[in-house]
Amino acid sequence: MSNLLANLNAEQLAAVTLPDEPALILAGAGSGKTRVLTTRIAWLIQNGHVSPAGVLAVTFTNKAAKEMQTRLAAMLPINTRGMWIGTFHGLCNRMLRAHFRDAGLPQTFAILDSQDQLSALKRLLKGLNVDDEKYPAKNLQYFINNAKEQGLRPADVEANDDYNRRFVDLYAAYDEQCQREGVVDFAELLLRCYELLRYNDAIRAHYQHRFRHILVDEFQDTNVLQYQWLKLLAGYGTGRAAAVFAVGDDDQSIYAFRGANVGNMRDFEHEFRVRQMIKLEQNYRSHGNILDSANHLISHNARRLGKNLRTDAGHGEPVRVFQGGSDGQEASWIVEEIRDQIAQGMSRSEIAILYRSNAQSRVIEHALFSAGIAYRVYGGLRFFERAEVKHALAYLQLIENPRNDAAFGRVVNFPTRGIGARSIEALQDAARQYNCSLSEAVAYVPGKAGSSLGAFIRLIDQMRAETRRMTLPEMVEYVTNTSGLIQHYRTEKEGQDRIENLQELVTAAQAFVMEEGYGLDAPAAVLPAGHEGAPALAEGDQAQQVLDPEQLPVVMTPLVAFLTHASLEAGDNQAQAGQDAVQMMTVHAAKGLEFNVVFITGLEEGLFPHENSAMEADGLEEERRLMYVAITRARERLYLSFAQSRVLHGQMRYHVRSRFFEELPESALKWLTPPQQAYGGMGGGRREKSESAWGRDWFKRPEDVAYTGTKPTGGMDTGNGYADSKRAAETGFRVGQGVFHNKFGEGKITAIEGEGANAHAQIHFKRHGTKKLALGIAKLDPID
DNA sequence: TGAAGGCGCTTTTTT
DNA sequence: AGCGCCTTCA
Repeated sequence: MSNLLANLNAEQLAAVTLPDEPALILAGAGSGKTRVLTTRIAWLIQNGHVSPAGVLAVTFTNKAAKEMQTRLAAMLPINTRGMWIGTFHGLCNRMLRAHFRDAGLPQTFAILDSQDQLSALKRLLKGLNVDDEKYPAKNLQYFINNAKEQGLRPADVEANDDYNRRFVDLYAAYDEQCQREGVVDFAELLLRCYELLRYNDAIRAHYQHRFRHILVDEFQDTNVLQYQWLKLLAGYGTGRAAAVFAVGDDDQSIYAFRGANVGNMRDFEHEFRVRQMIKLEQNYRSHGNILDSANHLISHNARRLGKNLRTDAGHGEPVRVFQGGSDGQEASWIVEEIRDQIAQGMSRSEIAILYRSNAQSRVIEHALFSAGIAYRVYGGLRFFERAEVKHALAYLQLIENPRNDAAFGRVVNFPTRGIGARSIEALQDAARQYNCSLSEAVAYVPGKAGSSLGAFIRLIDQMRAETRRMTLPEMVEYVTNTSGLIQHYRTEKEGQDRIENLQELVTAAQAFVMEEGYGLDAPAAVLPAGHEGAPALAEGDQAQQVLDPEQLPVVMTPLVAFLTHASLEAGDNQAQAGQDAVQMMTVHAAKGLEFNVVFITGLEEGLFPHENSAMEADGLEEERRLMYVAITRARERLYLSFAQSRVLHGQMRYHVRSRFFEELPESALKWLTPPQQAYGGMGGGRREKSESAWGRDWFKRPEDVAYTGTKPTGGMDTGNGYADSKRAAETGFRVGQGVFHNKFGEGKITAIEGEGANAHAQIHFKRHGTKKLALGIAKLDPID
């Protein structure tokens, strides 16, 4: 810890030691961004610029937050636990817990994850008898979250037609429902916290006074509300603003679809009068050819803040490019290359296969599986999202707060206890009529339904009574048993895994109470008295609390803290951790990771760049950034591949290779297969027999024919890898061909799907964008 | 109550 | 094709 600054390069050093003023750090991929962030915090503290309590550092993922905390702890002999280092949602949660009254929330509010939010909306729509064809819960969810991320309450949303007005009304009704039930969704965490700061002068003043240094990671991914929140917290415009240290990379902004606003970087630079933007351009990850490719590609984007990565490593190996006749061939080739790599001593976990969309993984998985190569697919359900775990948590939530209708609805009849749809309906009617929670409404339901429901209420009450003195792990175990969940899964054929997950939940509870410092003896439902800064929360003057930063962090009961943790941190998606396996994931999921060997697959027009991106403003640029992220994951060896045909959603599709190939430096590439076929010309192919797949005679492998050949009914006997030339013979059109349409003018066929009378072409028209037209119907003339 | 079959959707995803 | 969700039927 003696010399924090040792081994920093000049750019990093400049960033770390900037004066206490707003700063924007443009941190390229692999440029030591996290190191700069953490060293900056350590340096500020060590040199007395700020105390640990005066720092707020915010990131997007729990993983990144944890990483920051760990690294900081390694640099300074301080307790990082109490520091305000966390995710936007985590920090907002913390503030709302501390000021629950001022925020208008119950002390132990529960947090809805996206799934929970969707179910809550479905429940709402059903209750209001809304036509869910016309107003799908999914759309409403999107509408609401979008509004909240813009900082808009129902009253603030402009609706210019009846349809949108209805959405606004439903948004209002949803907020009321949440309020009644004491629950808060993810977007609400941020918006509530923003409003808390905005409308409560004392609290705002307190935090503005307290946080003198605010550090933001992945700034390019912040949304409108997050930026507003930061401005408020930093005291922007007050004349004594905190020093905001924003670190980001506009070239790696790939989350516009979920509200990220790269424009925040520009806005920040201007609004905070950033005096100098520091660029971290020295890359410590990739070899030269890989970096050249990345630089070359991204230079095709307009409106960049501007950055060029450089490396001291040599050119290294060329970037290898492979064209397959089909997705199956592409997969077989990947398997062969991976075999070679493994044979040469490469560890499987250092090999990553990236793709644009999850649907692409299946073919590759099949190939790896048949070849007996261990692999791991990222994505999918994570621990706390699993149904059985959510069920157990719902029981815990009901014990904590019987008014939580979402939890009630989830487990009132699971395991089944004779409470059918009719009973639930009667209960919901009663709840509406008396304007109360489902639990409270049970008293108003007569007859047999009423008595079964009453038994359920008694079950929950009994659980609450009997767990009163239990520790959290004991309570979790008790609940999984007494609820009948374990019993239920014993009789289910796939139940064993689920039982194991429930047992794992007990283990998770044990780990949680230890890590959070409650200890194994702490009663789950009791506020830990004497625990750092505890009791003032339950009663007492909020203002006083505000003035005493030592009373934070907020203390929750172990139970509430655990439930919060489960919502805010969904946990890993069940990794068979430890096993040396090839890593498979989407490009999005790969952001922030690095591997020795990277395959970027499915580089085809329509897939990557994805066809839907053509519909969105700046869609193509975002796809290019995605490609940039993908390329910069590789340290030593990078493979790019595409296939002429692939089965997608059960349909054979034909694609030309991605335009991104045209944006890479020829000098860095090595084509393992002739590069020109997709555009009709055959020239220019530089075969590399020695290592290329070309020499392996792919097209005669029986298992590949199934992939390559079009359906027999189509009468096409491909399987020779030249599917689209065959198509040309049949339909008169081929991918890559220029066409003229009476209405849309000149265009080029970018994909053909379906066959015979059903054949459709995706055509990119110069003046009208991409259209999908039926070849049998549209009046198309071929042009050169 | 639970199994079976039909329907529709299918880019990317953290909290 | 493959999955989740919903309805239907025994």
